[in-house]
Amino acid sequence: MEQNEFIDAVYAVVRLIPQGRVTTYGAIAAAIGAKKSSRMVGWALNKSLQTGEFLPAHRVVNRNGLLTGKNYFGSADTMQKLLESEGVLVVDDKVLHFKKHFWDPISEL
DNA sequence: CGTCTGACGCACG
DNA sequence: GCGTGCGCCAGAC
Repeated sequence: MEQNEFIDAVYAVVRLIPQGRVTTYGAIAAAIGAKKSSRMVGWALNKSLQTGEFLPAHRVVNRNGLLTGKNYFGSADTMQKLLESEGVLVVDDKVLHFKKHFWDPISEL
């Protein structure tokens, strides 16, 4: 099933995100050869919640460093707490010094 | 089967 | 910097 391969690819990349670093949906999409399907990355992560798969999904934000998916975690502040516990400060649902914490799967792999 | 929506991102004005 | 439109594609209705 190709759909499963897409999901596997997303999981693989997300699992490689170092602690204290963040990346974006678009970067992941580009890394797995689906640059235009960044939306599907979010869809895949959402799928991971259902399947009980653990992924550091809190390290994945949109291109602005905005925690767009925070509402999908247990509480509205869970994502932010996880990030801050790793040294990534978040204010107003945005990652501070985003560019500095950004981890590009293409460049780093 | 037609439409709308959405953890996105880019181009345009 | 901001609003709008479009491409992408799976899922809900």
